Amino acid sequence: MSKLESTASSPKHDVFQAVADPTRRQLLGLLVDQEMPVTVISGHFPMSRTAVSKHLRVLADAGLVKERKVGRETRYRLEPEPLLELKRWLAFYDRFWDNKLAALQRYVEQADGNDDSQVEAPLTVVKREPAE
Amino acid sequence: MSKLESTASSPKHDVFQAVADPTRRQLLGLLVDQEMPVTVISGHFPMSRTAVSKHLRVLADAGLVKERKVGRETRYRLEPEPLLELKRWLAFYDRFWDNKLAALQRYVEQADGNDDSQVEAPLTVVKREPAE
DNA sequence: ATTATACGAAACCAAATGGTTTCATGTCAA
DNA sequence: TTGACATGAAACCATTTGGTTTCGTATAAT
Repeated sequence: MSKLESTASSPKHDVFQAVADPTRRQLLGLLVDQEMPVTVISGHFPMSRTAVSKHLRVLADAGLVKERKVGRETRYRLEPEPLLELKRWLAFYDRFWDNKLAALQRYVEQADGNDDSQVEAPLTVVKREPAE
Repeated sequence: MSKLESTASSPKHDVFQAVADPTRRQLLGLLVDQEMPVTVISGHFPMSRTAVSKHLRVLADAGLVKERKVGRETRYRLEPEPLLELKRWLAFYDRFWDNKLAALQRYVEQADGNDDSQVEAPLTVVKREPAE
């Protein structure tokens, strides 16, 4: 149970970088509900199909979407797993938020439907190095 | 209590983009423990002081660090608050992880000291649009 | 068989990014 | 005051990025 590294593909593209672009974040949001062929996807964006296609490739390289050929179309679907890396990285900074911010954080999490309202925990300041 | 927007500065630079660069992530990691002047900071990196300085500016523009002049030096310190935006964005995808991944997620969170081990929740698939 | 659709690859382009070196300025020390 | 230190601004450069248009190819439809 020690293998916690790269549970999915080889991340040719960085997750942090993949997610840095607003268009690509919207793409992930779109693909949350269902898989979609490229043309349908690109219909939601004010740029060419080819441009969207390239964004999809970046996301695929980061392991954030998977493609599947169906007839003449290529359907993409969300693959949220690599987001864990982001989540883990963020988790490191949890203990450096002051109480005011911790409160805001709880508010946010609750507002998003995550019912872990008793997060508080010990809050002992553990000296540790961040992942990267 | 409705104003949940931009609790800090005007984000001239995007948090997602600020955090996309590995050097800048390392910078945040460095500044976690204490505030530091530029020269000391840049001593930890294989690039010129000026380059580090520019990275610090990007972080500052995103509100992730704050600077403070002390004599002839400028000290930088971490300002983790804008990371909440990232956290909030990520939280949206929590409910789209399958059970296997949810388990891994719990493992990660626990390993990082966040004791919210009973996250499971209803897992009812709520149709909702992501933040961006 | 022919035509239309779905898509990626390629070539191209402008702008942003990440880095450099040089210079000017403010502050501390002798 | 003179010199060293700390720093940001500026100009510059190569590479990456985000977009375009054009073309080729595979599949579906008529």
